[in-house]
Amino acid sequence: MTNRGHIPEASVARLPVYLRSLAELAAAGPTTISSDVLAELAGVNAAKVRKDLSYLGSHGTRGVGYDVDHLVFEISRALGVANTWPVLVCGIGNLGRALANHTGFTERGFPVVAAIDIDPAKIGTSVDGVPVHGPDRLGAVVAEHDISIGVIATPADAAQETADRLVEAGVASILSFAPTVLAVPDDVEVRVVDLATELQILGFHLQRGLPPPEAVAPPG
Amino acid sequence: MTNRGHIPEASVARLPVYLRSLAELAAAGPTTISSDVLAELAGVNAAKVRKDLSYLGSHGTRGVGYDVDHLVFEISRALGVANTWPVLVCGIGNLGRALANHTGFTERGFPVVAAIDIDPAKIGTSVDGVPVHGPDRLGAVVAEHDISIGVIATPADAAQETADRLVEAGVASILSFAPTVLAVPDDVEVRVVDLATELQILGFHLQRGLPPPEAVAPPG
DNA sequence: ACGACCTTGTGAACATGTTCACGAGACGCT
DNA sequence: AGCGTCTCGTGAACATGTTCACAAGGTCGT
Repeated sequence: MTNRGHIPEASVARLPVYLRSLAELAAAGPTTISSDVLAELAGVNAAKVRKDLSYLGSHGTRGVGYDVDHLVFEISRALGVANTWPVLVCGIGNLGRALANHTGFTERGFPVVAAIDIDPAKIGTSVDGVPVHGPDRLGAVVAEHDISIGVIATPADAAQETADRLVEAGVASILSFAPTVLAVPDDVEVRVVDLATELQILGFHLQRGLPPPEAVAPPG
Repeated sequence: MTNRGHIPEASVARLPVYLRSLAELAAAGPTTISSDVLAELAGVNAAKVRKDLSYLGSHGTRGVGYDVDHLVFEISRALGVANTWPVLVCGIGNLGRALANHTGFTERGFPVVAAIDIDPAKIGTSVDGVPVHGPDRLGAVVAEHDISIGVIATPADAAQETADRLVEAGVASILSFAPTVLAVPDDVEVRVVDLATELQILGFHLQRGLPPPEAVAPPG
């Protein structure tokens, strides 16, 4: 057994993919799965699957493979899927609305329980069942729902201010779609998803002759 | 000078961030910038900035820093920003609409010139000025606009089929928001942005005590 | 012209991540 | 039981990415 309790970032980023693959597989019925097959489903190679799973301390059985149910259990536990993390979406533009509406989040334990916007016309209304509050209520909403994940879907120029408010309210994790670098304290984790940057990376590889390296975003 | 012509993936992923930082800076006026300052703006450390820029063969001047205009020029050229890459959005749900509407893409050389949807009620209409076509016209639209980047914003179960059609039409790069692994030929680059996975990674770090490692998605 | 002071560019150390290759254990058939 | 076959788990080799630390080369004031 290796260094228990520590899972490399790169592996953590793949665990959700394995979990999803196993969930899809469950319908098909097999009770056991080999690293080869799981690798195929997850779009990685078998060695990586085995290494990643070994970090969980999870035991497959040699000559057979991994028990699907047990594996789902182990990965779920590692990821803390049992927990439910309520999410606050800041900025109800097109993207914010898309996020509020997205049912997949709730299914995976990340219900969007409230939203924030500065537009007086939106404050007090509901978007797909998600109540929209004014920025002044951010702290109260976070406290009320015990929110630890904030999503920033505001324009870039409002992103830092929004992040500041989230941090002040005690939010520990931020997922930002704003094309800006956010300054936050060290104990707050920020993940940035910048669509224009993604396109520019594609553009870079297009411009050169292909082929690009094997690349699937986003690593950790 | 190092191995010309090859830029590490990790660096490529940061170049757009530098470019954006420099663009914001341009308004403020300084004609020169040090790796320290740029590092601050881009949210990375100075050594990384210098290494990254050294791959461009770009020459700053010691004791002074980099000429802002020249740097913008060099990075732009490396990224191929001069080119315009028309984008086709597949799936006009909430997310697709948000993408079609997003003005930032056009500004950065990635105009959304057309969209595809299966809903007969949408086909033939325009969404924020972007014409919506039926799936049968995908090939024709790609040819007509000489599209090499396709964005998949369909439900997960339609993603693979959409990808197949894009590939068949000759699209070389795909940005997918569908939570699925896509099978494509080796010469097609796929980048996957999976929002639920991003949240699960945040959830993982929340579940353990913080702090998380310095993490900004998405690496290459 | 000189010296004090900057900041780049880069080799080298280090850290992280990926792949290989194979021993160890488990199953099933004869 | 013994043998062949399968697949995990993992050390070790390799690849990629990050950080350090410092010499080289430039600017500026005097």
